[in-house]
Amino acid sequence: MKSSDASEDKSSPKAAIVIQSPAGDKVCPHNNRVSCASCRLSELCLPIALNKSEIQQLDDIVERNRPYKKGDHLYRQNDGFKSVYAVRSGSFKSYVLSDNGQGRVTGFYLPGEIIGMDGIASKHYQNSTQALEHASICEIPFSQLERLSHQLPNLQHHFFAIMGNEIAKDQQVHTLLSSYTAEERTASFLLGLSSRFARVSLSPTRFLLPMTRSDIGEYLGLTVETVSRIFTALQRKGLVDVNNREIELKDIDGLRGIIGSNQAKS
Amino acid sequence: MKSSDASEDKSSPKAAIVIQSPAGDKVCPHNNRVSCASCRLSELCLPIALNKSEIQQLDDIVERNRPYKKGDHLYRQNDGFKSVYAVRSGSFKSYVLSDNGQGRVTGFYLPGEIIGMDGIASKHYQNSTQALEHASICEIPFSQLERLSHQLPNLQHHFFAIMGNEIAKDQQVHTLLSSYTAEERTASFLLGLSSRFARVSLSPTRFLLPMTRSDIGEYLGLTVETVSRIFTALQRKGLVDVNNREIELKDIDGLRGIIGSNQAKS
DNA sequence: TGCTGGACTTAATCCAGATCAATATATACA
DNA sequence: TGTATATATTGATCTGGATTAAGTCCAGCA
Repeated sequence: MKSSDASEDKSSPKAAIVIQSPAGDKVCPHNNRVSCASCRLSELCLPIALNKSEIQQLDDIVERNRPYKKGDHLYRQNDGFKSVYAVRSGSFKSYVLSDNGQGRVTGFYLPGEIIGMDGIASKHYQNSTQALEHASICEIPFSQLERLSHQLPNLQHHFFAIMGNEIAKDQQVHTLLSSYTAEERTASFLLGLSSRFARVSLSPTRFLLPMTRSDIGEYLGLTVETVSRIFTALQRKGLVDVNNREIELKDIDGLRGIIGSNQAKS
Repeated sequence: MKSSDASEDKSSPKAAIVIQSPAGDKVCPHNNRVSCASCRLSELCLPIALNKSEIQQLDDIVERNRPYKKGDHLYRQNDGFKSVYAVRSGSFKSYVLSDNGQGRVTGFYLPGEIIGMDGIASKHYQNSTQALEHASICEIPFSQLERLSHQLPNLQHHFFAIMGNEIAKDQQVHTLLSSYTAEERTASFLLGLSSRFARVSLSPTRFLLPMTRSDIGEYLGLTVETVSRIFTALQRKGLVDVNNREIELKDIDGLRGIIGSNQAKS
């Protein structure tokens, strides 16, 4: 609505950019003392489908470290695999580095999502993962998670489901990358973000991108320039409103239509 | 099996194109009575890391159905998820269909590999999967696998590893699709097949492709024409010898070099 | 307060791979 | 066994997005 609120006082409000925290939260979103039982993400994260005492057992193995600053690494490619991580606040990106130093982003992670499962099989993380903004994490040592899963069938079941979900998502991305145009990929990316923000009770139509255009391009297999151009084009079509990192989706169905049009041609 | 029944007017006489069977195997590779304990794929499949009695318990929940003919479906997109499947012989492809009927291949599966994990989370398969040639399968009802995993920590651990491996592989494909050229993708695809054939004791340098050029193109995000042209180009460079479905890799390091060259530019 | 370097945008040109088209070869099937 | 239908190859042309280039707009900070 008021698109000019930033122009009134541009010098002071730094804390205001923490957009991942729904208004009304009593505690700082990066607070590291919140328990699984009281965590507002428990419905998305591992505790779902566990009963009170089971949640307590999970809570006992979770390690809540100090918050991460923008750019801090959770782990680096080839580090020994030790834990999976649940995002509590903020956001992360995973990327692999080719020999020339050019990276390719393999994933973005928002609150309630699980990071690090790519290391389970080989016992080494396959990518590097760093915070895109101030962020906090629940670290779950994997050997303890396995032990607990063995005791709690519900937890085993749920972790199988979490991994299965990751596999299903990755296959969708495969299809996206192998057959969608730049515009379709970008529209799909925005819609995906939108529903992930909605999951954590944030607006599905107005949000701040935690990542750069370059990150998006690397993730979608496009260049920065193309991402930028597509944003402009989508804006001209009246589907979105883009203002630097600030995104407003003005016509969700229109965006869906862009993806659908891929399949519309006889 | 071969003892012919009284009814001979059924059209039955086809079973010769089986290339995946190492010479000297005493039993037909599609034999559906082989137990996990005696299966020559046990070192790749679920039984690995289980002891004798554990393997027996796994064996008890495995269902060995009749072999699949080329084109037969294991399951179709949106079917209710019930089982994961281990390929015993032959090969399969998974694909999703866009509304216009054009498919995109999401994966190929060789002996010892596990199919169907994309359905675990949503309880519905996310793709359709069909045999690329005469093939046989071990069906493992997932609810029983979960129950057994709960009793056997080794099995739980191993299935977590199998799923983690799938996730790691999918992320490599993500990188492949988002940043490799057509030639790099194709070289990488051939090398990948090569090591998967090696895993099942087949030649890593001479093999038959079970899939069409079109399947390969859909998987790699390329057109048939491009795949065909790249094959010709690789042959001209002396890296491979292509004869219809018959492939010989003549210079593995050369092929690796093609992929490496992606990263060589300063 | 002005400097510096990263992030973003826009435009001009180029090229890898798509598309279109024609033909050749293999495989299935009557 | 021959014919129909998938599969594969090859060439000519087109085009979406990369590349190159030249900026603008910031936020961080000495």
